[in-house]
Amino acid sequence: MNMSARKILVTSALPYANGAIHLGHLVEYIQTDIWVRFQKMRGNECWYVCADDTHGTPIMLRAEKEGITPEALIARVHGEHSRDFTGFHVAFDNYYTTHSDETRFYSEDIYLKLKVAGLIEVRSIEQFYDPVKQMFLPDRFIKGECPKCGAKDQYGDSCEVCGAAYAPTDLKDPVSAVSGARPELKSSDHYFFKLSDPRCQQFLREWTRQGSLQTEAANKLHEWLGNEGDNKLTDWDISRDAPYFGFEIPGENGERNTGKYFYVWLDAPIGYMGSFKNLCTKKGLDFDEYWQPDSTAELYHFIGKDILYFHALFWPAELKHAGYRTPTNVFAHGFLTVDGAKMSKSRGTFITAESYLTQGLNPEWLRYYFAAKLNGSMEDIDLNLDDFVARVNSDLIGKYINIASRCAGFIAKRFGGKLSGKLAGSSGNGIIEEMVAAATSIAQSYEARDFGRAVREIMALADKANGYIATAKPWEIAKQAGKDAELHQVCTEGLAMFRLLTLYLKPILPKLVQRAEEFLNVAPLHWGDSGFQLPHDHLINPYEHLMARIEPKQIEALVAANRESLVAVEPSPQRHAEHQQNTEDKMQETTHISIDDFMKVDLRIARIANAEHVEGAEKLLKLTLDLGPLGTRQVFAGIKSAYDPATLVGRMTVMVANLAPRKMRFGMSEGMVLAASDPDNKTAGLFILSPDAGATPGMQVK
RNA sequence: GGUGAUGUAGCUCAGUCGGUUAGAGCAUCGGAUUCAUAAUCCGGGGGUCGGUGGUUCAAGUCCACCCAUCACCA
Repeated sequence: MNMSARKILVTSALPYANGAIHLGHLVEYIQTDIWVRFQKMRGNECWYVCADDTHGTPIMLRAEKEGITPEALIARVHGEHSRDFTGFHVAFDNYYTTHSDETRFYSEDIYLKLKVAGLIEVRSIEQFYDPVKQMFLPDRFIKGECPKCGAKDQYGDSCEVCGAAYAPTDLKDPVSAVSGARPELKSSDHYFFKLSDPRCQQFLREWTRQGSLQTEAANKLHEWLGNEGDNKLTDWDISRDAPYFGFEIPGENGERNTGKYFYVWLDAPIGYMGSFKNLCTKKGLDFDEYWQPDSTAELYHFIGKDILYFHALFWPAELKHAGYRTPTNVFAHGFLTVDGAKMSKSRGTFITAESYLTQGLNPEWLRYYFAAKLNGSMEDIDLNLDDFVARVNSDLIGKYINIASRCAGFIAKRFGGKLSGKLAGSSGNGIIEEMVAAATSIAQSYEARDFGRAVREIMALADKANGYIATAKPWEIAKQAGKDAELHQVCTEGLAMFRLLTLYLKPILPKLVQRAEEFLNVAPLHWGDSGFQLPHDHLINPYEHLMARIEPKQIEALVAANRESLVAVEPSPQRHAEHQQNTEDKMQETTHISIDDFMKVDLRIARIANAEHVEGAEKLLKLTLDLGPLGTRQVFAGIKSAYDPATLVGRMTVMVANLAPRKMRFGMSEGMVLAASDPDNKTAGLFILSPDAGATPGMQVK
């Protein structure tokens, strides 16, 4: 560790202990891990901590449903999460839990300091209460009819049909999702963190200006903070009533049994401190050096853009007023889409980390692909499955590994595994020098989290290496007598290039690089090694193929596996057998239906009497369907993207006539028009059906 | 609805301060090569830079409006 080494503490957001790690999560952990590995290669003192986020009502209810204690649930999930992260080579220095003494200590500490600072206020609020379950209900656990569009069975915070946001008390006919009982309004004292306090506002304005926040994040914060003089922030409710799985809030004189608990989002970020404190104990590090207000260490939080609010407003404001240092920066990334769309369980693109690994896919393929796509902004990144196969195979196997593969044979066969004695001056047409010089700009890209740029630069260098070998034609030199030295030189230069590319790829591909280091017979590479060359007459090890290509079939199998897992939703080990039994039965039922079932569907020929655009609707057309003797129906059909209404008028088609009418945002829809489409979106478009000539409106289809 | 972002070749993406004929990789086509686990090299084709209007000597880049996609709205 040199004198100028930076001290850096890095975190990734804490995954909730109520679900499996999926590819969307992995964007963040892989991004952070690459950055941390880069910092460590540079010789900086960098610590990477994380933990499971273990508190809250969903954990409590999930455990109850499984018939186990919350502690047992979070212990099991901690094991699953750790396994998945290890499988993807995400190398935390500590992976802890928020349900720990350390996190409890700092939660109470911060809370009490905020209280002393006059930033905690107690207020009575009215909330829905489940009289059967005897607990207050979070918004998500209340269902009812949307107050705006009337859609049934909507959550208490927003409507999935019309997108309206509202309070649970606005719902019509609210029902507790826990017990099914009708919830009652009941008041209770809650504790608020006074974010609206002028001190918080002022501090946050300064904090957002001083750092080098991503521009999108700065825009967002400005949106939330408003202009100077605006007071747009509102206080934050940080308490929940018993029963709750979490830390109890200490009373006036530190007494217990207050019946009030810290809201899970209060202790989650504090879990960063708890995890680091735990690491300090294990490693003998000085916690204060990293967390005191005058700390010269750097603190970075990698997060998804969805939780920017918590990390860029609540968290710095809490830390500041509790007497701790604030984050140096918050790095937000976008969401992952698969083949251009949200991850979908029915399409099989909601891919869990576990399934990826158990299907035998190489985690470094994904690390490389994510790295190639990440650029340090908040933009979403897309995992295009065809592109994934092409890109990884072409870049890693075709370009990078091929360099080692095509040079190693000659070195082994002709020179007993020994490299050439000279590798100085302008080697490889100056390409080696160019590669050495590139260390600076590649490092800048890594530092800025613009891994995509780093990858482009590294692969451009790999192209040059292959071009050099193609020009030098070692296979021709090999056939000429007395040219051994030249052959030796070319292949040695090729491997020297391979070594530099290996070094630059190391943060992204730790496992592959470890094997490459063994092949090259060198000590683990550090960034500074880019300035040195392989020793003269260096002996390398026999080449073994470093990475297999992705077979498109593997991707198909992965998607198929995740599509099937839809039915078996996260079974608990205890009831796994029973669960599978049920799902198989269900599958049988859904595979075949009886003729009676089919006859329940009343399909009719309809003439499209009128078709028009719907003001404000993105996908819908409003159709008036003529069913002859059965009268006319108004139907909203999601075919706007494929059909111009003018071309539909007068057409005959097929509709479901006995579908329960549904109130939509734009009016009642009294049926459904049938259309063919490709569920995988491989072919564009929608195709409505047409009967052969002779069919008349109202005829039954069977 | 409000706010913010995104839209560049078939696919995935670069494009700096407004400045030559808009680039790369992959895919495709033609040629070369056979050291390399079909891996490489050279070359060609492929673009209304989402649309319209504006500012400018000059616009992918700046401005306005529109369209599409995504996110956030505690």
